Amino acid sequence: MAEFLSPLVTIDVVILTLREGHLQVLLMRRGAEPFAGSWALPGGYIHPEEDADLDAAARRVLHAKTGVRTPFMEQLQAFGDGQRDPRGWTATFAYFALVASDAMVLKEGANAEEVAWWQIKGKQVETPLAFDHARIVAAAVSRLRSKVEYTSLPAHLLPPKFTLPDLQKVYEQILGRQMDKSAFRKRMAEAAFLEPVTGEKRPASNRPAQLYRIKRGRGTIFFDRTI
Amino acid sequence: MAEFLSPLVTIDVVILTLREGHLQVLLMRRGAEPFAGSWALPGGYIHPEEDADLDAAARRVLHAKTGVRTPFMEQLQAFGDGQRDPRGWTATFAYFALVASDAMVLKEGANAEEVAWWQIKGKQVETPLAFDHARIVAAAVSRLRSKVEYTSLPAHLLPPKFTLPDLQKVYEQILGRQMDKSAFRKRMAEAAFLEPVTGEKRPASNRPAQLYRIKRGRGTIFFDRTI
DNA sequence: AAAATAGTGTCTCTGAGACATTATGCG
DNA sequence: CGCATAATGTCTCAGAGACACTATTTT
Repeated sequence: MAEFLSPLVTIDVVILTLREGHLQVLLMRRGAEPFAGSWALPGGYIHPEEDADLDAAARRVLHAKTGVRTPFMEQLQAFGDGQRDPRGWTATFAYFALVASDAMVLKEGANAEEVAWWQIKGKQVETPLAFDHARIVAAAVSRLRSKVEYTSLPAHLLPPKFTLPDLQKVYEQILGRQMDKSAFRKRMAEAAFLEPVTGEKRPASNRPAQLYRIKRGRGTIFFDRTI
Repeated sequence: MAEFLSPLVTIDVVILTLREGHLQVLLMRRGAEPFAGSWALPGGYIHPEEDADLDAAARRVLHAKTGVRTPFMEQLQAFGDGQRDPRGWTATFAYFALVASDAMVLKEGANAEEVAWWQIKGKQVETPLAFDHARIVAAAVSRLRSKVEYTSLPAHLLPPKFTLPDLQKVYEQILGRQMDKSAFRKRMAEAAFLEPVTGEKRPASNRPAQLYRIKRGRGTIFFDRTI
């Protein structure tokens, strides 16, 4: 078999959060060519010495940009072709992360010129993105919307402790429709991925809601039925 | 940012079929080091001149090994780390294909020493595989089993024209449980991804079943509920 | 007509969704 | 006590599954 030059490969991470009731994605302004000055997904090269595997490389990128270490992250999809980068045939391992927006207030303020949250409108952001990053963002949003229907994934958009009404609002915001409280709570109860944080309640001028957290060791839960 | 050597990347395809009532995977015996003599997934390098994108590269690999051009294929997952290949940090774009076993009788006979179907037991094959290919096969089988529960995917394991009883048998074989005929047919009808091939019936010594084919332009259909 | 399998109809009972009611905190 | 929201209970109706029945071909 003939030898072929291996294409240049990178890691890119679509970091999504919910801020002010809207889905937002973390973007960085590029300093170097190609696409200098354009907004792009945080990403970089694999560091073979440092990164045990692809997931570790993505975690390193996430931590470098957000300071967050253990949010929800999974491989989204690989994208590779001869057009996405003017330098030639390249490929990227795209990852998909969900973070609680208040978990990273500091980082954002520190470098506001270069890193920013952009609101998702539909499946896009209202600025042209470098490379094929618009397509990658769209794929991530599709994945989120689809998985929200039948998984516990939105819990990762909230801080470690949250109430069931909080969680329901997240589902409603992402799906864009109201849900029945009773049915929602039944579904969460039978999915059994939450545990009450006893003794702690959220202060309010009305009946306070029970706080919950995700049970340790629980990955994303798949519901039997759509939510 | 420092420059890093891009890791070596390859394409590997998990080609699954149903033969003699068992799920089987196409493997090749490696001629070259590393792992010379071991069984491995069909795969290869990206050919930047030839392959428009990753999917095209995977399709080229599939066609080269099976002679089949348009089966079901989708990206499975990327795998990359410093251990899977003794030569160093490498990554592979793993694809996942389903073919009708009778669509490729010729190819198999032509080179029986080097290419063979191996039966899947559990999620494995009963021989050690090169690289981390055992893990990739397991991931493909998991994906198939999970998607079978709520998609039209098993239809791609059958020849272009097939009957509903045929299709039900495929679901039953993969899931390992019997299904109710009436419920199954209702589900297929409402999913609306099949169309009858009028005038053609399968000969038998009893009432012949209606032949169907997958409607053109239909990708994989996701059912509202699990099957 | 018998055999064998394809294909459809019916009945029941679960469980999801809509809605109502009760609970619990604060002022 | 009134208000606001949390949390739970109740009722109804659709639909999934179990099973029975009818249809269509060959021998």
